[in-house]
This record gives sequence, C-alpha cells and structure tokens, in this order.
Amino acid sequence: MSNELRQACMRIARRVRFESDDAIAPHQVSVLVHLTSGPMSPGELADRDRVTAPSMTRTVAGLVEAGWAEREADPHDGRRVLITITDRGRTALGTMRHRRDRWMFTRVQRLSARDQATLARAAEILHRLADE
Amino acid sequence: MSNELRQACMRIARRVRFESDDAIAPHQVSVLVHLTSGPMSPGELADRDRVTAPSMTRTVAGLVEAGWAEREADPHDGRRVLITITDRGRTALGTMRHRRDRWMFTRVQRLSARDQATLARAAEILHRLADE
DNA sequence: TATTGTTATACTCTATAACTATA
DNA sequence: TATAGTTATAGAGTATAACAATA
Repeated sequence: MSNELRQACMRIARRVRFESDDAIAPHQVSVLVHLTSGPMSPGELADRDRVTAPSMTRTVAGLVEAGWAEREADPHDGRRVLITITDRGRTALGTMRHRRDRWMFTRVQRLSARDQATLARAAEILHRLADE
Repeated sequence: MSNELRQACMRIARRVRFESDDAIAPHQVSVLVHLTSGPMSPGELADRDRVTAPSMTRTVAGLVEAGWAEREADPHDGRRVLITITDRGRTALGTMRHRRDRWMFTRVQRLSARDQATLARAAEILHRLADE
C-alpha cells in the first residue's frame, strides 16, 4: 500500500509543479520558505537544502537581486551574514502558493463529500508523517 | 482543506526525493518512465516533458551512453528515431523505486491500522485525481 | 588554527538559432 | 515547403579548489 501512496503523492506533486508554471525557480522557492521562519545565514540555508556554500552564495545573490531577500551583517559575528525575506518575497511566495492551491482545489471540489473527508484525514496524517 | 492536502503531498514527495539519493537524475527518470509504456521518438518525449528538442537530444544521448536506452530507426519514416528502454534501464528504475518505497514503508508501518486504512483509501483517490 | 563566506573555474541541463535529412 | 532531429552557442545552477576576513 505504501508504494501506491508514495507514488500518488509524487504524481500529485509533479502535476502541481508542472501545471502551475511558477515564476520562482525551485531552489529559490526552497530558500524563501526557509526564510519565512526567520533570518538565516547562507551556511544554514546551504545545509538545509544540501547544496554547497558557493551554490547558496549564488542563489542568495539571485534572491537579493530579484528583491525577494535582503542581506545584513550579523551583529554578534563579523564573519556571518543574515538573509531576510522581504515583503516582496512573501508576496511572490504567496502568489505561487495560491496558484498551486487553486490547481488542487478545482479537482478536490469535484469529489464526493465522503472522498473529501478521507483526503482531509489523510492530509493530517501525511503532515505528521512528513514532520518526523 | 485542499491546500493542506496539496502541501502534504508536496512535502512527502520532496522528502522522498531528498532522502532516497537516486542514481538517476530527475529528467532521466521522467524519460525512462515514459519509455516503460513503449518505444517513443525524441520529439514525443520532448513534448511530454515540456523541454525543447535539443534538450531531449542531449538527455537521450545520456541515457544511451549509460546503457539505459537504445536508439533505432523508424521503419516507416526515415526522419524519425525510436528510443527504447533497455533491461538495464528497467533495472535502474526498479532500484530507484524500491529505495523510494522503502522510505515510505518504514514510516507508514508505524501508523495505527486505522490511519493506514485511511491512507490506503486516500492513495486510490489521489491516483484517480492525478489521472484526470 | 578553525570557521564563514566569497571568487575562480568547470560540468551539466536548458534554451534559441542554424543546419541536415527525409516527407 | 514542412517536419524530425542534430549541432553550435549561450545562460543558469551546481560542484571543487583556492582565497579573504573574522573568531
């Protein structure tokens, strides 16, 4: 069963990404999402996304250039830099999420009440599972 | 609710991809999966994955070089080429799927029988939804 | 001396434009 | 003349190696 479930989740995720044609690149989305939890250093971001430090330097530079993030010096450690998401960054992320949610909503809407209830319970279970 | 479900599927998909460290690159996986339905031309593959023809030329060249696919001339149209997945390609795909399924299985296993039953029904509904 | 971050350089995936071969 | 595929070239994203600044 878990095989079917795993594949079902991946198929849904693929179609959502495929058909929502996002304005933000996947690696940028990932970093912006991390930044919604608060300011973070490039090194911390690199660890979370399992990319190298130079890659994150480039990604952060792109986000700053797009106006979606800002750099500031860490007051406690002169070596560190803190990256913060901007209001424009939050807006861009919100727009993307809205598009993706709309794709899902139009399809879930057509299901029976019973199926929708099952999916609601499944969503809760899957979130717990992803939290582990 | 559909928002929560959409995000849950994407979180699961992300973690599966992230933690199964595949030996096949994502764009190669996609092409190999298409080829399991039967031989296909580069142009057809390019359309399905929404990449340009030159990109698919490169991807196919990589798959052939890795021994995961083969090229043959189309007997009915001298311009066309047919790409076929090899046994080694099927094996590579199978290994990847097995790793991904194992990740999911170890987590689903720990859930209550009730939760597992909910997820089983959800998997079926999600597959129908992805088929649309 | 260790840590944080950047710059230099190369490789891969993707795209557009131009080309070859066949219909 | 249109179509299928490739080659040429350039633009991103990522990696390793070498470097600068700070702890």
